[in-house]
Amino acid sequence: MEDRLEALIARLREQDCRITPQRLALLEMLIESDEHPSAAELYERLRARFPTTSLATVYKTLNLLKALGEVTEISFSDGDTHYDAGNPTPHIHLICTQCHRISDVPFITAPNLTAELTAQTGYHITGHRFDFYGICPACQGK
Amino acid sequence: MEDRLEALIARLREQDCRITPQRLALLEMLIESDEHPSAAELYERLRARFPTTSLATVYKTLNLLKALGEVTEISFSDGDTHYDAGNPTPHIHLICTQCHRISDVPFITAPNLTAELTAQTGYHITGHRFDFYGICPACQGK
DNA sequence: TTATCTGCAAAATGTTTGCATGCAC
DNA sequence: GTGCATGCAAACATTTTGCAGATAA
Repeated sequence: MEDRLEALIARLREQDCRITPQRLALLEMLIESDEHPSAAELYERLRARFPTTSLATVYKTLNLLKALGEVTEISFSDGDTHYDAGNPTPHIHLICTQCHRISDVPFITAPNLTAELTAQTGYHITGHRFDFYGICPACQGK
Repeated sequence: MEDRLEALIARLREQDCRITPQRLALLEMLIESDEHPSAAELYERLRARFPTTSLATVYKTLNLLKALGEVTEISFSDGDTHYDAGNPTPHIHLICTQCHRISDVPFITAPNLTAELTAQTGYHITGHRFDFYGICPACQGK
């Protein structure tokens, strides 16, 4: 976790990007939160520490990280774009269609679909995304 | 294919929804096209037959179908929302990150991840979505 | 005939851009 | 000191809403 932060900082420096307090806070929030926050949520939290910060700054940093491949967008059927802190271990998203919570689940069966797909379609496959939709335990009671 | 159209029409009627010429055309376009069009693309094509139609009508119909669970949104990292005509056979999306084409691939290995996930997380799983990203054969030469 | 759908225009929402000032390096 | 980042406001793009007239049932 600490390592991930260090790695991100190094990655930014290597691109001649500056580590401002706002960016550092955003990086920490992205890494620590396992809830895949949206830009608006990140902005809300960031504003607790930097009352004058703006949504534009959040978007600019997110776009920067996206361009570096360090963050992934999860555009999610019901509204805003959420961000996945580039959790480097492969995982599945489990999305509650009621409370909109997104959880990560480590891969249970590592499918070697990739090789099969390449053989079958000729695509050069660079990434993938597995999402499951359902009702989380907490929402099932309601 | 014909059956699917019949089924959709029946479904709409059952909800006291009217089958207008515009809707019928939209349904046909959704079912026939395997390219997962966006609202704007659907509007463009619809306008060829109904020059005075509006984007609002397209959105209203898509939202109706979405609410009925007959159409799925694929919000796709680079721009608009695309629509999947609720192709009833399970399939994988293969998305070219260069030309943005989305292809359907039938499930090769039907993973029974669902049961495993339910056992492990307590979620009541209702759906899923597998997307692979890569470069399609046509774009690899460029 | 009646409730729904259409299509226009306006509004709401989410994201991006331009630019002057401020700050990391 | 230099150049990138911030933060404001304005611009943009996409989607939604309201409503009067049209139309499927």
